[in-house]
Amino acid sequence: SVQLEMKALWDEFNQLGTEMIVTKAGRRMFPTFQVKIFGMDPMADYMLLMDFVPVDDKRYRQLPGLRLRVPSPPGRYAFHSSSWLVAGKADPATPGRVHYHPDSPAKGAQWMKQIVSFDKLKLTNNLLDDNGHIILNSMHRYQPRFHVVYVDPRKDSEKYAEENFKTFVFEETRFTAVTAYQNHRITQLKIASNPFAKGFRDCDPEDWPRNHRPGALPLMSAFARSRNPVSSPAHQ
Amino acid sequence: SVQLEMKALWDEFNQLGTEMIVTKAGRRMFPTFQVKIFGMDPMADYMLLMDFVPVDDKRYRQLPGLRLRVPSPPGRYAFHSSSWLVAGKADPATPGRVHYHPDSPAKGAQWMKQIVSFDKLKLTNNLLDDNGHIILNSMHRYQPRFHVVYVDPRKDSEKYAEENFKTFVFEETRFTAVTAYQNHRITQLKIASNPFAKGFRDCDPEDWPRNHRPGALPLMSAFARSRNPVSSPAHQ
DNA sequence: TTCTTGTCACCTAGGTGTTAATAT
DNA sequence: ATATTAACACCTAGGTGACAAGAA
Repeated sequence: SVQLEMKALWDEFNQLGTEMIVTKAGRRMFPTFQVKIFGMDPMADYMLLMDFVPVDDKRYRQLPGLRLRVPSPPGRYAFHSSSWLVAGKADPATPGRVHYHPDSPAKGAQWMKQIVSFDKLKLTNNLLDDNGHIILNSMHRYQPRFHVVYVDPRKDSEKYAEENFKTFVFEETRFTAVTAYQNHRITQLKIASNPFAKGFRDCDPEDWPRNHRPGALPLMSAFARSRNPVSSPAHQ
Repeated sequence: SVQLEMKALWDEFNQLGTEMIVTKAGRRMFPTFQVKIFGMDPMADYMLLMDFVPVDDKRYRQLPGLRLRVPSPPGRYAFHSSSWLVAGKADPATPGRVHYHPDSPAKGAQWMKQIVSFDKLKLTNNLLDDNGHIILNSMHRYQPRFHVVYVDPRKDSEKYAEENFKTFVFEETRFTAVTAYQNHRITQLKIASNPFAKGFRDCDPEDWPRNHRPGALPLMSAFARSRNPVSSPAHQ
């Protein structure tokens, strides 16, 4: 079985409608997809991998007209609303790439003794990418999937491919691929929770998350409330 | 068979008497021990590891009296000569630790397809170190060794331990463990060749090594002359 | 108008020798 | 006197969103 790490943070993003930046060079996901794994054979070899499947066959676009223009510090504007409209049918599917965890293959004991982190995984919108990154269509919604493959030592292992394969889906990790953030509250939550975006925080840097009082920052409520975020069981 | 990478640089250091810093927290080696590997079974599993053996049973100390005092930029002094004296018998041996390359175990094909770099290996003088670093005595000389272990799939693999084991020694990688550099020319060569020490260079940063003319900097002659340094065969 | 691209300042994370203070 | 330690400025390497300019 598999538990999603940082579930509270994923939930908070999911509630707003998670967005993930895609760039030509490749961009990491935030939150990072991380799991705890249980019940492997400690001595057996496993491959761990991820892929991304379209949630629907739609293309999205930003709600026109009702856009916000919020100058908070002078020169800073939020141009985007938080609503999505269906813009039509999905663009042609991107190459269905897969990301193997770089430690693969490894023994079950190795995978289980610590959190497995997919922090090397990068998303791109470049259809010609040759860095092995995951290729996605911007303005489309995706569901990350996590797969565990048991490396069957038997000679005719191909015959057992079905039973040596297990897939885990966490619906709270769904997101919309974008080239620039559309929902300003997503931007703010990324800035508040991603250490690499600390330069864009304007609140007291020491105040969060260590000394954060529940309810003080509505954006972070759920995540801040649980200091040891409870993992969630996978769907299926 | 195994080829040492950056052999020309190793030779240059070795000619001056290589020194490696040891610290309580652990310090990387420079140059980094890197090898190219040939002739593995691409489908078989191998473990790669290093250890360090004393070159002799002596303790060294710096030559007293004839010390240099060279003020180059105001306030900068070089207190140390380049000569070593035997100070007596070696201190009690340190725990004989081993460093497994973090990618171990992996297939022969994996190891052979790119340079294998031991850049995660760190040296410490802390006898109580619990970070798994290599523990060495300061002011003692050491010989790095590189070992390849074939992971025998047979049930009684212990019986074949001898033949599944191969050791490679490059004498040009010998060094003296120190807590502070003793030979000022070693310091200068480290500054000139280690990118992380770029802040201490006073020559034109663009001038080396890209546009370096042979013979211009005596310290770097051998390394600078060979842009694609030839690897050296291992002794034994 | 909407979306994408490239550059940038500002971070995290961690590897350098220097230096002054402290052991031994 | 010699050897070790810890704090430090200055790097490498690379992950952020902001922003202005460009493309569709």
